[in-house]
Amino acid sequence: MPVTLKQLAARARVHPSTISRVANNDPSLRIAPATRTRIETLLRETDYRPNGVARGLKLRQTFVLAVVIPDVTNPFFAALFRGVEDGASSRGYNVLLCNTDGSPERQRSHLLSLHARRVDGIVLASSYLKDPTVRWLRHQAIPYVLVNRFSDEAQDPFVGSDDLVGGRLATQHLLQLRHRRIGHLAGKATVSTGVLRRRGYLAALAENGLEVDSELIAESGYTEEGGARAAEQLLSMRNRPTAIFAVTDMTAVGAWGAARRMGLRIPEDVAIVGYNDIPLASRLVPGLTTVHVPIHEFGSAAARLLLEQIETGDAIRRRVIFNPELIVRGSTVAGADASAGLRPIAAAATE
Amino acid sequence: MPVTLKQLAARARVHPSTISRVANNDPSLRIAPATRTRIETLLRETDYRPNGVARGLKLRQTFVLAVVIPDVTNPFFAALFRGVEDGASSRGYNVLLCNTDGSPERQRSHLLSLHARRVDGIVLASSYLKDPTVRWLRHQAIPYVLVNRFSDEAQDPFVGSDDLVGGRLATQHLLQLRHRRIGHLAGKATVSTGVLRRRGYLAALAENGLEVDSELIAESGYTEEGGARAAEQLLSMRNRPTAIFAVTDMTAVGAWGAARRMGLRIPEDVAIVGYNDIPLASRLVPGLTTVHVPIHEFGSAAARLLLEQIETGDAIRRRVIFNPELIVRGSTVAGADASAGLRPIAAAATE
DNA sequence: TTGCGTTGAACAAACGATTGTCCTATCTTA
DNA sequence: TAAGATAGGACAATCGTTTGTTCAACGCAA
Repeated sequence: MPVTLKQLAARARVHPSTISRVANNDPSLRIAPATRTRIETLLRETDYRPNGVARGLKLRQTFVLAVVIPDVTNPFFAALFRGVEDGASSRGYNVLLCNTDGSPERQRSHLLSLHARRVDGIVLASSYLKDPTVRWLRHQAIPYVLVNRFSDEAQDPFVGSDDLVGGRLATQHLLQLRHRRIGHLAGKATVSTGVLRRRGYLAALAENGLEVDSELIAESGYTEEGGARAAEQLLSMRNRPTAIFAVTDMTAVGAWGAARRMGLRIPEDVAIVGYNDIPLASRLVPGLTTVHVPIHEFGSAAARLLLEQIETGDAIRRRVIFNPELIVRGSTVAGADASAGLRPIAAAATE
Repeated sequence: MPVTLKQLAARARVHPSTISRVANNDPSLRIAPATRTRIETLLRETDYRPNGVARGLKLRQTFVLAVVIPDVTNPFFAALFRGVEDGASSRGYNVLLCNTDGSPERQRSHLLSLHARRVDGIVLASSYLKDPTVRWLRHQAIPYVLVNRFSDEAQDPFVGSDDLVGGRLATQHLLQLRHRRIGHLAGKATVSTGVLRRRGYLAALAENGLEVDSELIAESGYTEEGGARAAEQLLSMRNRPTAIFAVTDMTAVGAWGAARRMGLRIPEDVAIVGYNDIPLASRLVPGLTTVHVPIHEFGSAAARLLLEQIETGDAIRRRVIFNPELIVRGSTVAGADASAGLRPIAAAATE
C-alpha cells in the first residue's frame, strides 16, 4: 500500500496539509527551513507520489484523455493514436484507447464509460455525419475534438484533411493518365470522408466533361474485405474500369489483392489509387499511389486543440485542415517505384 | 457539471446514501416500494452515473488497466492491444496505452505515472531480461503480466510463445530447403525473445552438424531500419548467406527491402523467414514465411491473468506458453503463395 | 507593559461516493 | 396497554488531497 499524506504527517509530526504544500511547492507556504528539509528528505526517502485518484477528485481533473477509434490494428489509427499520445504525454496526460469496430453502440457505451471516469477530453475519430453521440458530447460539455471525419454541424473542433480536394486530386491523376473509365470504391454516405471524397471524384470527372456511370461506384466501406468485394464487383463487369480510386488505402489494398487474384496486372490492366498513405502503401509491390495526409500530425494537432480547451476552460470551434498531397507510385505509373525511393540505396549498394 | 448524489438526494428528499443504495441495488436496503420507484425514475431522468473518480477513491479500485509497449504502430503490438482490450472492456475496464519506443527511461516514467494513477493492473510487453522496473512492479505489489518477453526471474506471470522452439522451427525449415549458410538477424542479448530465438537458431544448426559462423549473426534490434541495416551487412559479404532468419517480421521486412534494393531475388537469391506472422507478412509479394504466434490471444490471455489477480487479490505465477507454428510462404519456397490462399479465389474468379 | 506585525503551522471544509451503524415510527403480540 | 419486532431510512465515517482560514507564539516598537 503506497504511503499517504497522513502517514507522512505522523512521521514528520506536522499536519498533512503542510506535507502537501511542501510536495507541491506551494508559494503561499511560510515554513522554517529546518522543517522544510526534514519533510523533503522524508518525501524522498518514502518516494511519495500523491494518489492520483484523490487528487483527481479534489482538483476535478484527471489528466487522462481518451482516443476513440474504429480499430487500432488499422495502421492509420495506430499512427493517429501515436500523434495524440506524443502530444499529450509530455504534458503529464495519459491516454485511454477505445476501439469501436465501427459500431455506434460500442462507441456510445465507451463514451458513457469515459464520461463516468471524468476523462479530461476525448479525441473522436469514428464519428458519423449525423452522430447522436457528438451531440451528447456537446451537451455534456466534455472537451472533444473530431479527427479525420467530421460531424454534421460545421462547428465542432476538427482536425483533418480537405477530402474534397483529395478526392479530386486522386481522380485528376487518373484522368491525366488517360483513363476514362474510373471506378470508385466509395465510403459510406453517413461519413464525411465517404461523402467528400466521392464528391471530389465526381467533380474531377465533371471538370473533364465525363459523364458519371453510376455502375462504376461501389460502396466498399473502410475495410480490406469490403474493398476486395467491391473491387471484384467492378472488375468483373463486361466493360470494366481501367482504374480505381479507393476511399482509403485499406480498401485499396483489398482491391489490390482482388485484382491480383483475378490475374490482372497493376497498373497495366488496372490502376489503383488509395487515400491516407499508410506505411503499407509504400511496401506493396508495385507501390500504392495514394493521397498523402499527415496522420501523426492529425493526432498531435488534436491533442493541442484538446489541451487548449482544457486549459482555457472553454470550447473552441477551430478547425485544422491539412492539404492532401498526391504520392505517385507503381500502382498507377509503371516504374514509378524505382524512380522514387529505391534507386539511391540500390546505387550505393552496387558500387 | 454532471449530477451528484447529494443533488439527487435533495431533489428526492432522502439521504444520499439511500440514492446510492438504490443505484447500486444494494440487497441490504429495505425501502418502501414507492420511494424506490421515485428514486429510480429520478435516476433515469437525470441519467445519473456515479463519479468514477470518487468511486475509485472509496473502493480503492479504478477499473483501469494499462498496456505498456514499445510502439503501437508496430502491427504486432496493435494486435496485442486489441486482445487486451477485448478481454477487459467486457468486464468494465478501460485500458490506457503507453508507448515507450524501447526507452527504459520512458518505460520507467510511464510506470511511475500509472502507479500514481492507481491503475488496477499492467500488461508489460517491453520488458528486459534484467529489468529494474519489473522488480519495482513486484515490490509495489501492482498486479502485472509480462507478454511476449519475459524477465530474468522465471516467476512472473507471463504470456508468450516458446521462442526456442520457434527459432529452431524457422531454421530447420531453411535447412530442409538445403540452405547451408543461414544468416540470423538477431534481437538483443538483453531481451528474452532475442536470446531464445537465437538459441533456437543455433540449436537447429548444431542438430544438423553445422558449425556456427559468427559472422552470419548480425544484431538488428526489432525495427525495420535495423533489419535493413543488418541485412545489408550480411548480404554484402563476399560469401553471403543464401537464407536469413530474422528475429521478427518487422526486421524481416527490413531485410526484404534491403534485398530488393540490392537486386536480389526472393527466394531464389536469398530466402527470408520472419517471426510473429503479422498481417503485413502475408501481403508482401512474395509472402513472408514466418513463425506464427496467436498475437490477439496473447493479449486476451494476459487480460485474463490480470483480472484473475485483481479479483482474487493475490499474485499468481502462472505462465501461458503458446506453441509457435511455421507458415510457409513465397519468401522461402517459390510459388508457395499461389498454392496457399490465392488459388481458390482466383479459380472462382476465372470461371 | 501594551499592542501589533510576523512566523510557522494547524484546522477544517470540501471533492463524491460507499457502507456499517443507529434511530424512529409503526405494527404485532401477549 | 406495554414491550418487542420490524420496516424505512438517516447518520457519519472514510477514501487521500488541496487550499482558504485561523491561531498561537514570538519579536519588536512605542
